[in-house]
Amino acid sequence: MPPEDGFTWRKYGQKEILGSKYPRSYYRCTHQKLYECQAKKMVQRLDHNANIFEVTYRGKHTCHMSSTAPSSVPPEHILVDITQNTNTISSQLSPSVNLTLHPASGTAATTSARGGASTSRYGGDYPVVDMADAMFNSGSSSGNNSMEFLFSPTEDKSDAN
DNA sequence: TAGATTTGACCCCG
DNA sequence: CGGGGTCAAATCTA
Repeated sequence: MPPEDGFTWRKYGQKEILGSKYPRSYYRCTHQKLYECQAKKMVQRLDHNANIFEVTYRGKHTCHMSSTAPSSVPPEHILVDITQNTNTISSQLSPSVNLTLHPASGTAATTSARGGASTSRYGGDYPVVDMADAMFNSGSSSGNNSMEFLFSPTEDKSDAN
């Protein structure tokens, strides 16, 4: 079970993903379930590192809304290393995601009645609060960032062709 | 009892 | 058609 991020989430689904040995869990804001706060959270355990949780925040929070100016897109991709006592949060901002931002042009129009409310996949602004601060005890005390072993692609940088 | 969680079925997108 | 994501009904716990 991944650490708390400062908000309440209600698990609404769990499916096994191909390519991963562990199922993915889907969470939604415990509040405004089907009203406005369509903030969602996706937790997937790495297959080669069961001690790390890949937390992906989707949508936008419409409940609390603190500071944090919607200037830049906050880290929605987070890696939580539960190997240590302190949670190592590594903001893995995927460049692809940044470009995948769908323009929430006013009339987002719902594509289907099932999809629910409007709003495309990703919103324009991210009124997210300092989740890192909301974390349990953000590994700030000890600078143990041994996340070097995180994401170790099978690419051997020995020689280059 | 109510809210949350679980598991499966259904639906949508690629 | 398949994978991925969501919802809904049943069940459990507080």
